[in-house]
Amino acid sequence: MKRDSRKTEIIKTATKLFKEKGYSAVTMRDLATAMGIKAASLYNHISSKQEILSDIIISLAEEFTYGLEAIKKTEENSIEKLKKICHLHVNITANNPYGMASLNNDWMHLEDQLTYYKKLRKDYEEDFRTVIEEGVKTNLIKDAKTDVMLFSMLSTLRSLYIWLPKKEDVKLELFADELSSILINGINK
Amino acid sequence: MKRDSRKTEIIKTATKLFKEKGYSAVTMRDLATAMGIKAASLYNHISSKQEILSDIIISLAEEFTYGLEAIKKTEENSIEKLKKICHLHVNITANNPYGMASLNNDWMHLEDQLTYYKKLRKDYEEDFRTVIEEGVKTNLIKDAKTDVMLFSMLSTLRSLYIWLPKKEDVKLELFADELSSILINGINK
DNA sequence: GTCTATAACGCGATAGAC
DNA sequence: GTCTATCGCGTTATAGAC
Repeated sequence: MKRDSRKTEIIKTATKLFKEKGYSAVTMRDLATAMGIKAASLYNHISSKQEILSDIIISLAEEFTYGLEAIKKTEENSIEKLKKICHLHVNITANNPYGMASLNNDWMHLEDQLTYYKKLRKDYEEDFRTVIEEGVKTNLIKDAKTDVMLFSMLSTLRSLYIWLPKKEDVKLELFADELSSILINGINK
Repeated sequence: MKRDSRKTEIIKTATKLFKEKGYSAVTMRDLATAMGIKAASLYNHISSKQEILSDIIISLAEEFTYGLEAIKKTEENSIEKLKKICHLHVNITANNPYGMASLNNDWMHLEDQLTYYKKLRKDYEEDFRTVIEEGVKTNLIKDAKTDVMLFSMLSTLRSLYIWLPKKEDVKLELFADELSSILINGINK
């Protein structure tokens, strides 16, 4: 915890810069300047720019995977599971909104970990889809195109990082309830 | 039409590359190689890398502005207007899915046109919000948080570029109907 | 742990030959 | 309209002083 504090600080600063300009547009000099040191000094703590990106993205992607795994195991019905998934996204995003920008926009710049990341994402989407399909089978969810429902929910949840930071005073649990209600019940009166 | 063909071709190729790796990660050498010429030769047709980005983003942003302007003028009720907005997004995205990636992810790399782009986007969001607020007033739309409804719909519509190209056989009008139905009525049975 | 200095290379863009 | 050659600068990364 104490040993890593400098590296953690670098990753934290990088996460913020990556969110503003994207991974490719941020130089090691930008990062060093933001830290108040020289670019060369960064390499005493990290091995490459690429390692920073991996750290940010993989840890977040794994958080989603573990979170969904826990929800899958519960005995709740599909609608309740979907509500819990909304809360999962709201909570993870609120804890790391900058990192979510990299997860969404810079994953293609991963190198060593690209295949692993793609597998995590694919598995996540498949598990999400399974929850929806179960809801259709048990007559809780409309028998509409599963694809379209999955796309609509996931797009909204994945965009939270753009929107949540602007609402700093928002009560997270309350907001997640409102959001899941709109995703599930629509806006129609 | 004939005069511009080479420039158009460059922009088309760049749009595809920008979508895959992002504006900053694409070099003029990458673009030249994809065109089968040398980087220096690009400058006979375009004045800078920046100009390419502006062309892609501003033309799309203006398409959305004009489209929404036309919808605002109709006499339809709010729900019908929202359906038309869904169709607008589906149609523009289907015609230029690669360009939509730049619009969503690379707008911050605009220079001269950044302020203009931000104005277009802000106005668009405000007009969208007004349609929802009218629906609340006329009792067609739930009296929930307008913010959350706007965010949810707009996030989904702005993510279409990721999802639409994977469904090439999709009937666009039919898909837009399904999508707007789910956004408006939810997935709950 | 940070510094200076530097290596080795790639970047956007330009000049001028053909 | 495309080329070669080149400019000035930025890039990741390393070596060695303090």
